[in-house]
Amino acid sequence: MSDPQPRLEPAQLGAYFALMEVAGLLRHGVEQQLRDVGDLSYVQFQLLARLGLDSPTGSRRMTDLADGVVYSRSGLTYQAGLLEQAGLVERAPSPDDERSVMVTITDAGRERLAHVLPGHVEVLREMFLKPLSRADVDALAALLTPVRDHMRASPPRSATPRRRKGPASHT
Amino acid sequence: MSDPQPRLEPAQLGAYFALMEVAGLLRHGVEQQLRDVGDLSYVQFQLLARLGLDSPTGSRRMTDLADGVVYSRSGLTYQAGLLEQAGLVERAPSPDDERSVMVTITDAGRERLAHVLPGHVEVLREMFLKPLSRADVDALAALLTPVRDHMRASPPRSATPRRRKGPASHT
DNA sequence: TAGCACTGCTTCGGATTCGAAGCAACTAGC
DNA sequence: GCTAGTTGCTTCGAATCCGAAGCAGTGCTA
Repeated sequence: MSDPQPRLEPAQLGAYFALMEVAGLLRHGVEQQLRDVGDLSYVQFQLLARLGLDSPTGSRRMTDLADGVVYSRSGLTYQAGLLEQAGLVERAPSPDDERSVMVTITDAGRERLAHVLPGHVEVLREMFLKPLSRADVDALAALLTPVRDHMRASPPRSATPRRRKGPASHT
Repeated sequence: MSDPQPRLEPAQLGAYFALMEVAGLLRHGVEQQLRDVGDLSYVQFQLLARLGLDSPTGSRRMTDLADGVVYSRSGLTYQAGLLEQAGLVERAPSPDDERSVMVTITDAGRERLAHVLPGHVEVLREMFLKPLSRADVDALAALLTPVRDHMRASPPRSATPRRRKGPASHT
């Protein structure tokens, strides 16, 4: 109707494809290194990193973690369970909200994190940062950060609008 | 030994995290749209797009597809099987190399692709391109393309160095 | 206080993913 | 032509992931 031209500029497509491919390959490479050195999946590493590096107390609510990492809530429960089994984090109900669960990184978790971090950074440098100058990296961060913020704002992915109790309108 | 400082600049970390999060969220959003409108997964869409838009003949070898898309070979076999079941692609042994399999998009595949493409572009615009000016997009593409090329070159992800027949050196 | 909607997390079933192993075809050396 | 090594794809089992449904705690209203 109003958009008879769904076509994209070549540069737009190029940016899109390059972005997705770079992220995919990078994730793949990082995942392999993490698996080899620290027996961690990429998600597990991200969770540990968020707890150990990003949070002053080393604790976070599950939902906040799910927002930071991209994955679904159930996936987060699964991975947090694995991390807890491995003794790298602990889970305890929040004192404020009894239903919230606070995840806290343990000493063993911090050790594991410190153990894999150098290699992680190494892979990052080798795969991702090598072809970029310092100015390039700055520019990249400056370009992507607003996009991330925009995405975070519009669809509240972790707050999936719960289906109403009332009968659906069809089917 | 030679790298006592595995630390990264904040901008480097920022670029890394922003990249991964943007890619993850974008993929998530796109996936949802594709599922709703065209009953396609993101991988399936990528495969169709590569066949229908990127290849003049509409055909590709499996390995070439695996390289373009990031996934593993076995995953590709699985998805190609699904696409074939749905009648969107056809598989046939290559006349040149009997072991190669040429995947060809069917008319139904092209239709499906055309059906989901406008919405796909719409999501792209809304989530990804909206906060970026035309110059930004150009810059982004210019920054990411060399990185992609670099990644493609260094670790031949699809050509996993096959384990030698000879007994391994340890364990 | 009772009732009701909402939020936070987990459980469950099914789909997707990967790596390793296996099979078939090609290539090189003899 | 024959044997060994390599490459292309598939099969297999296990791990991971997601969405829907379920359970429990919280807050609001009367």
